[in-house]
Amino acid sequence: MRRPADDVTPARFTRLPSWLLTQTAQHAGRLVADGMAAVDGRGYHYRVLAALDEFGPASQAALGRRSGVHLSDLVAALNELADRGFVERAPDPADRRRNIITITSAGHRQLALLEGQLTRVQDALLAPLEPDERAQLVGLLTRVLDHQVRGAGSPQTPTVGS
Amino acid sequence: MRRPADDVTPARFTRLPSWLLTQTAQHAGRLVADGMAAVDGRGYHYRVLAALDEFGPASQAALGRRSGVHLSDLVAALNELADRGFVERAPDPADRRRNIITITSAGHRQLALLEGQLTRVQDALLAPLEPDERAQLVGLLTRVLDHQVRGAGSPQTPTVGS
DNA sequence: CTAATTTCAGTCAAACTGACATAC
DNA sequence: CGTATGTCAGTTCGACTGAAATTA
Repeated sequence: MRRPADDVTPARFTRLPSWLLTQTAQHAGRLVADGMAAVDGRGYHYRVLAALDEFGPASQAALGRRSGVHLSDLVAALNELADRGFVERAPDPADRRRNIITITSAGHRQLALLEGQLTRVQDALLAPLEPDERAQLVGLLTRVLDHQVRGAGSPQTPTVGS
Repeated sequence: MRRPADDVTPARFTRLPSWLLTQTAQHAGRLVADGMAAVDGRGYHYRVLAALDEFGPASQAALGRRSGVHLSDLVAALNELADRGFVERAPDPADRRRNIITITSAGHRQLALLEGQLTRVQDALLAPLEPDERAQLVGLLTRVLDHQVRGAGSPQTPTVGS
């Protein structure tokens, strides 16, 4: 009793850009998570360490904005990174509300490891595409994302009550 | 005290295909969820109803395989859909373990609504792209996804013939 | 007073795991 | 017996919300 192959995917899905996007992103996410885990890391470790490396020491608030990691989650992420000696938390003498986060040299080494894993993952992910096609994909995604970010900012906060 | 713009995104991220993918997918997911919610629906409602419409009545197991919805979640999804009169659950006389799920006419109407919302969402999502570029994006994503699914699929493609 | 920073507790959606009873 | 089915409880992961305490 097998009518269709039964593990087929309805054609309606596979033509929906939103579906293709979320599916490929899911695979990508798994690959990234696996790659990071292989060097005892997580995706947001890379984001935090890279932001520190690129912009220098920062308060948690600034770091959250730059790395795209939510402040609430950043607290936990920094705990993990500090436990492993990859970052250091020091109070800001100029503003006692703030912690100043600094990447250590061990953190730089770990960042290099994570970055290496990431390039490997990109290659596995885009294996079926030629170099120029990969550039095309990046270009298209960039334009879509830019448009979303600009357009969908927070134009009006509807104000409901409060 | 603001050194860089502080809401900048490190260039390292924006050039990573995996990052671009997950970011755009996140926006896409939000748009889809909002569009579905506007007609009192959810993303998986569409997936289930579409699979039923495309392949006809099915057991929950088959439906889960076809719609990509996990069996555990499918139970809850079908409860919601049945509560709203969009599907009907009837015991299979030939195999008493099974329920046969059928889409109702109200379900067809809801499916049309969801589909309409979905096309609108695709358009909002891909607004910055020309028609041929949208086709390009779909083509590239399809190839990436196909490769992932074939290659990284569960090593066993079940056999489970019957 | 308002505003920013850090922290914690909790929500939410989606994908997934494990166990179980029933029926094949 | 082993396997498929439907169900339920619970976990994980990411992004997010809300509130509290501290300090500007």
